[in-house]
Amino acid sequence: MTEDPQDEVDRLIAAWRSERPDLDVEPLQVLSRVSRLAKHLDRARRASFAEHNLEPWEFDVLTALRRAGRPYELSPGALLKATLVTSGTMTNRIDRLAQAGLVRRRPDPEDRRGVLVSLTDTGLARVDAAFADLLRREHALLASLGPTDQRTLSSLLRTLLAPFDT
Amino acid sequence: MTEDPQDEVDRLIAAWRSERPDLDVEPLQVLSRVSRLAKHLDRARRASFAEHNLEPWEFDVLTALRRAGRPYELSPGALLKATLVTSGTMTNRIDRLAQAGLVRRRPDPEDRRGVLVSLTDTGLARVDAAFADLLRREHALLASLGPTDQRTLSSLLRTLLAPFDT
DNA sequence: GAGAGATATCTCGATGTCAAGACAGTACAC
DNA sequence: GTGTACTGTCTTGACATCGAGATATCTCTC
Repeated sequence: MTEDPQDEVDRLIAAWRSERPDLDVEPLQVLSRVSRLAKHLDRARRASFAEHNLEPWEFDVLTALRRAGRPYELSPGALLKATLVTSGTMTNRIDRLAQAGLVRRRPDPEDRRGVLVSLTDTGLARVDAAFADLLRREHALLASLGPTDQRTLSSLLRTLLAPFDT
Repeated sequence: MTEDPQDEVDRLIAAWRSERPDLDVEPLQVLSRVSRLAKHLDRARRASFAEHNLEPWEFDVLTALRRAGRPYELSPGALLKATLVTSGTMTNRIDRLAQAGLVRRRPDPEDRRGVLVSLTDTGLARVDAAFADLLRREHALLASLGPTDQRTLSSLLRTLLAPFDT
């Protein structure tokens, strides 16, 4: 029942078992690791982006535009959905990206409430370089897992993610 | 090679494959799901804590103290390590938790630079209730996975986490 | 036991985010 | 077509965080 702790989460769980033996803390085995891993990934990404003079939030917006394909143009509303931030945040982000010369804003000709945001040539070059670099680093992070393990892992994660995708 | 997209991440990857066929985007299968799942978990936790009138950052600090066991007392420095925030942030958090009556500060009798932070009775009751509730909800989130799958998942995550634990 | 460097905590200014609401424009039912 | 509800974007104010630096105390070496 009680295994030797092998990582921080094992120690965390052991502490809870000792303090709250009445509770079933098994869910932490998975969920606490997911959260901690995400935190570490955020830091690693921040370091990677910094080499291209990009903040994580800038990368987020630029990749959403990049993935859209030519002409690399989306409405702020579409960017909201892609990045899961609020509209106030997105207005602010677009302002600063435009000021940095990475995106451009123009009125939507089809809807006078609307705006369209597109990548500039500079923005396109920056996001392409940063993304290639990021993938290289993330590939290295996964090196400890074989292809089969990676497939198993992504499949299990997909199952957990499903109820949220609505 | 190209499977039908089953979730948001599959669609994301399909978009990248179409735009950047020159890149190996396989790492996203795992790492993008980890990040997205963590984001959803954060939201779910926020909702759970709200029922106990706690913010996520409050829960973070209170659980660190709770796990320490009687007398539920740690230094700000120890809390830093447990929560991975900066010292300025921790000072601010302790200030507000003390004002809310959930923790108490006292000078460290052994080190005059130091301070010791401990749970009040109110703080202890609040964190215990919130934690039990959180576990109940997280248990439900994992219901779609059998015990074997959960063990597989946590073991794979532990492998990925290992290089970060230093 | 004096001095140099390390450690513990706090202060302060800048920043990115959110929530709520303002406002202009659109869509739809009647 | 008119009114009502909805949508898309932006504004504002509050807030939690970080990073850099200030201050006090401790530790270790000589």
